[in-house]
Amino acid sequence: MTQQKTRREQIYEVAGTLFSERGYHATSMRDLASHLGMQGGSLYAHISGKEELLVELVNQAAAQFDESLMPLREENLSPEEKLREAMGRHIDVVAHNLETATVFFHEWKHLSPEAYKKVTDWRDTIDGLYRDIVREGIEKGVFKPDLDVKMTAYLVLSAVNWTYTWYRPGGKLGARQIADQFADMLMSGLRK
Amino acid sequence: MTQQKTRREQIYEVAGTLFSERGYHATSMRDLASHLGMQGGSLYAHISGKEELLVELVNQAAAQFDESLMPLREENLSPEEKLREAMGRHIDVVAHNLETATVFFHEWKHLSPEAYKKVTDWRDTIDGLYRDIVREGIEKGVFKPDLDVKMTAYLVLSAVNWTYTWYRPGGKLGARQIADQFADMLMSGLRK
DNA sequence: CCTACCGATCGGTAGG
DNA sequence: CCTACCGATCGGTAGG
Repeated sequence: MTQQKTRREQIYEVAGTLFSERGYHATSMRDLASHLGMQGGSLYAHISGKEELLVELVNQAAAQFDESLMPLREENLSPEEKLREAMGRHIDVVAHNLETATVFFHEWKHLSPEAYKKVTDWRDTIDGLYRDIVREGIEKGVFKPDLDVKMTAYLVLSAVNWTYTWYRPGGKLGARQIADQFADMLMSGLRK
Repeated sequence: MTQQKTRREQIYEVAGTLFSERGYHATSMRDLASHLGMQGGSLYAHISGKEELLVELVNQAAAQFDESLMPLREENLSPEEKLREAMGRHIDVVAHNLETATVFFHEWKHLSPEAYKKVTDWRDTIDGLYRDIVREGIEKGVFKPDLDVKMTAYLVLSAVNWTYTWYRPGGKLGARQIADQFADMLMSGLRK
C-alpha cells in the first residue's frame, strides 16, 4: 500500500532537494529536469513555472509548522510545559522536513510580493505564539517577572530555528531530545 | 580627514548591500554596475570576477569575527564573564556588519571548494571557542556539571547567529544590551 | 513527454 | 571607464 506519488509531487520533491542544496536561483529548470530523467521543457506539462515550485515548497513548510504548532494554543498545559512542547514540535518539523524547512528559511526573499507577504505574516504569527506563552508564564508567576517578552521569544526562536543549519538525520539525538535539552537549559539556566 | 574609499572598496560595499538583499545569484554584474553609475564591463577594470566579490565579503565578515573573538581565548576572565563577553562581541560584529554578516551566513554555500572549506573550518573554530568556554565553566564548577557541551554551545551560537535575521540598526536595544539580556536568561534561566 | 526554438540575460573580454 | 561584442545559458513556448 505504498503511496503512489504523482509526477507533480516528484517534481516538488526534487526541487526541494536542489533548492535546499544550491538555492533557488542557482538551480536551473534543466538541472531539475535532468534529475527527473526528462527534458527541461517537459516540466511545463506539470507545473506552470519556476516560481510555483518555490511557492509550493514554502507553503508546504509553513503548513507543517502551522499544523503542528497552532493547536497548542488551545491545549491546557502549564506555560512551562507549553513552551517545552512548542519547542519539541518546532524542532520536530524542522528535523522531518529539513529540505523544505531550509528552502523556507533561505529562499523566501525571492518570492513575489504576495507570497512574500504571506511569509512575513506567518512569521509574525509564530512570534506571537511564543510571546503569548512567555507572557502567560510571567503572569502566572512561573517565569521571572522581569523578562523582556520579545527578547525571550527571540531567544527561544533562535534555538529552534537555527537547528536547520546543523541538524542532520541519523545523529545521536532525536528532535525531541534536542528540544528537551534546550528547554532544560533555558528553564533553569547554565549556572550551577 | 574622511577616509578616502577606493573604487574597489566602493564596489565591495555595494555588492554587500545587493548580495545581502537579493542573494548572490540574483544579483547581476550589471545591477551592481548601475548602482555605481557605470557599465557592466567596466567593473572588470577593478575586480577579476563575480566570485572575487563573494570571497572578499565572506572573508571580511570572518575577519571581523576573528579579530573580535579570538583574543578572548587569552583573556583572564571567569567562564561566565567570558561567555557573556563572547556573546557581546559576537552580536556586536553582526550588528555593525549586518550586510557582510548576512552574506556570510547566507551565501557561503556558493563559494568554490577552496573558499568553501575555509568557511567550514572557520565555523569549527568558532564552535570550538564556545565549547571550550562551556567546558571550562563545567570544570571550574560554575556551570552545571551535567551540561552537554556541544548542545550548550549550539544553544549559545543559535542566539548570537540568529540575530542577523531580526536585528535592525536604530532599535531600542544595542548589540551589547541584547547580548546581556540573552546571557542573563541563559545563565540563570527563565523559571522564577 | 520530446524536439526545436524563442528572446532575454548572464559573466566576461577586446580594443580603445 | 565605455562601446560593442562573445558564447553560454536562462525560463518558457509551440507543435507534435
